[in-house]
Amino acid sequence: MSASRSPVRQSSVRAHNLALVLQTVANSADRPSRAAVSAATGLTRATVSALVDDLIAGTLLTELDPAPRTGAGRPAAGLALAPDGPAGLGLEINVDYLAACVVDLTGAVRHRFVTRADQRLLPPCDSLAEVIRLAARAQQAATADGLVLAGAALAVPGLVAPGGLVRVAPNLGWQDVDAVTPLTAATGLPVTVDNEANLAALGELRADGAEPTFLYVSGEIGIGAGIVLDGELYRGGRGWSGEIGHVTVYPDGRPCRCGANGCLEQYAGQEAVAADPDLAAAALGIALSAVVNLLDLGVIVLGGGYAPEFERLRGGIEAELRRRVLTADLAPVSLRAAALGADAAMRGAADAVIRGVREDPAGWLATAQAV
Amino acid sequence: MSASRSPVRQSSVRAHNLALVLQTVANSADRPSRAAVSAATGLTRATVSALVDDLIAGTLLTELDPAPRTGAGRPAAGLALAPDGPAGLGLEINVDYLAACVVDLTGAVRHRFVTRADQRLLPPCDSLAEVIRLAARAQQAATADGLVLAGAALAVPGLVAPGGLVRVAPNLGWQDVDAVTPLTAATGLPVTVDNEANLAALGELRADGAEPTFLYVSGEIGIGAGIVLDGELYRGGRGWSGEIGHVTVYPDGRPCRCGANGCLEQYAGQEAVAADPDLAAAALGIALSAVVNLLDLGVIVLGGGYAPEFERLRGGIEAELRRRVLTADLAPVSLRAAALGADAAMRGAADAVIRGVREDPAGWLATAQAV
DNA sequence: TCAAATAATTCAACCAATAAACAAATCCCA
DNA sequence: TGGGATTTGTTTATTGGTTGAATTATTTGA
Repeated sequence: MSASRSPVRQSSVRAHNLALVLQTVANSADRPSRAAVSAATGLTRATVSALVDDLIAGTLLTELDPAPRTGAGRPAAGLALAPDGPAGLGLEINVDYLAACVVDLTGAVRHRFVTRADQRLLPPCDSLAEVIRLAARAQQAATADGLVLAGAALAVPGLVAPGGLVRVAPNLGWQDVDAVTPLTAATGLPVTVDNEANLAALGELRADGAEPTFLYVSGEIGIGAGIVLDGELYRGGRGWSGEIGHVTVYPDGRPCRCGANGCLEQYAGQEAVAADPDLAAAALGIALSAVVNLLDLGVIVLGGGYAPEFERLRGGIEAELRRRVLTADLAPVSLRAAALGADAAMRGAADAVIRGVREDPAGWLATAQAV
Repeated sequence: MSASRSPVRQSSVRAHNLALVLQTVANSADRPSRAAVSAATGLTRATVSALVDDLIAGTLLTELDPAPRTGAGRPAAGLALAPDGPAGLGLEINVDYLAACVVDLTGAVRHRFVTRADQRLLPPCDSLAEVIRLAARAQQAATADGLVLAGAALAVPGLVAPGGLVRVAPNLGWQDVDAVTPLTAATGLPVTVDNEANLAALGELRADGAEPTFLYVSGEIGIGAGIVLDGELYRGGRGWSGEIGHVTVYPDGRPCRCGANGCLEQYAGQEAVAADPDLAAAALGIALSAVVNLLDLGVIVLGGGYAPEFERLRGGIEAELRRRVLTADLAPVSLRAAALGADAAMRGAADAVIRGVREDPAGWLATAQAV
């Protein structure tokens, strides 16, 4: 079942190994030689050489000066991700700002545009028109740098259906908004739309020293979560996972706008945190304990509005985790503030595009050659 | 990242395609011909023929009379899983019984042995000795049928570490018990140990008409859950997922033996269900709403002690789900009783062994040939 | 009885990885 | 200063596995 339901031919072998080599270079701290990649992957030096040639021809890798020498022998040629390779366009529509950025293959933010403006009173088409303007500026800046964009991704604070339709974005006042069509038309790029917390979690995954399995919690007006399992975003059966804001904390507690009582959002939303940080921490601790009991996650990252309040919340959350997580004494749960700030979702969106290229370089090489 | 971190050679292609062909035959309602498998998988008829030859030689597939004819042309040879192929030995140690069963490659239960006896007062080695006796009887019965056992799996109601060590099984009174070593020594088979709810979920996955993504909840003295995502058991970062029994339902509620207050177990454990089914249903509904909000699972299966009480619990659970699941009106959550009864965990254990063979037939062929 | 149709096998060609030999470039030591 | 040791990277023949086309096998229907 786990095995993909499709046949494998020789070309799939090459596709897989291209990805393997690219990822190995990407995850290396230094600039590995072909021989080092060969040792790390288990592929022959000859094979690695052939694969690297393809990747260099497709501007996914570049050769650099060798890493500092060690002993005898012919000096190595250092490999690294190409800064002039395919880049990603990250977009975000949020309650009080719009943003766009260009991130290159190495993960460096090359351009960044932000417009602060309350989107709650605007119709969706106005917000979209403005984000399209930002996207156009970003595209110009990218082409001025000689960068080719591989695609665009848009982060939205709401429930997004698999096709990219925004079903509900309560804090924007959106309902069943199709953002994919206008953005594709305007940018000429393949466009995906995703939940803000999901993309922020992906952004966090790429930050330095990030663990492969963690829960990212974003505390804004609403509360969202991105579940990352083994380096992979878990989207749920229908793409609507991570709605931690409506996990019940106090069954007969405060009424929530969703119709239920005692949702986390009522005790740990932005207003609630400002009003009573201790109450917020306790409520968060109860909800997060449920997550850890269910999913056995060892790391929880607090982002969005929680990041600046992290030190004030930490103690209260950890107390509840110690009390309520069954395996707390077998395996500790660590809590940390998000490494990326407010840009997390936008960065994550751009990273998602880059990720696509990194995970399927063969596909990119094919499309790049076709043009 | 998702891409496995290992190189792919041509032999991996064959391994993958062998698995693909085997799974395709296994999942077919009828008895597909080589040509039908070719059409279903996208592999060439020539390739499928070669692969099928290998699978037949390894007694994983057999040729049968063709399925009912349709039109003109040479009649097909029907393919099916071999009933005399490798079988799995499923074992279970539970609070008030021990069990063993032999399941063949087709999923049929060939033999079944159960001993009713309270294990709570016995030291672990006594329970293990008795389950080893059952295992020996099952092995004899299997060899009498001409079956070769591919391995054994043991279901235990407790937390199991990745290596197979039972860290804690509160209702058995076990702590840090190594069941793998004595079982391997006694049976001469590769042995795995796993949580009872996890294995029961796997058993349920194999039942007719099962969905690929669901939550299995087992209500015994404790409450465990198995999370199945896309046909795959989710074990969590450290193998301890699914501890739904200690999800907080009423933060200041009844004290639990784990030290926390208001755990689900105190409101929906076996005793609580008997005492007040409505309270149990409400508590279950609250906890399950949290699961659905977090993981977006569309199907919940109630097993163990919940199965016979299903109709009495259903209404109360569904009411809470409707109220507390954010996406309840976008996508319904369906609730059903487990298809397998008390045998679920034992069957799931045997299935887990079979599953290993089905997912990696190349590995099995290699070991079978070596012998 | 022969043509059409469908199933399965055979065989040459191709593609990708491997293993081993070879070429290139540096260090180290006499 | 020069030769061996050492490591990197490339070249070449070989192997394994799938493909595609042709071939053989077996039935239905005109």
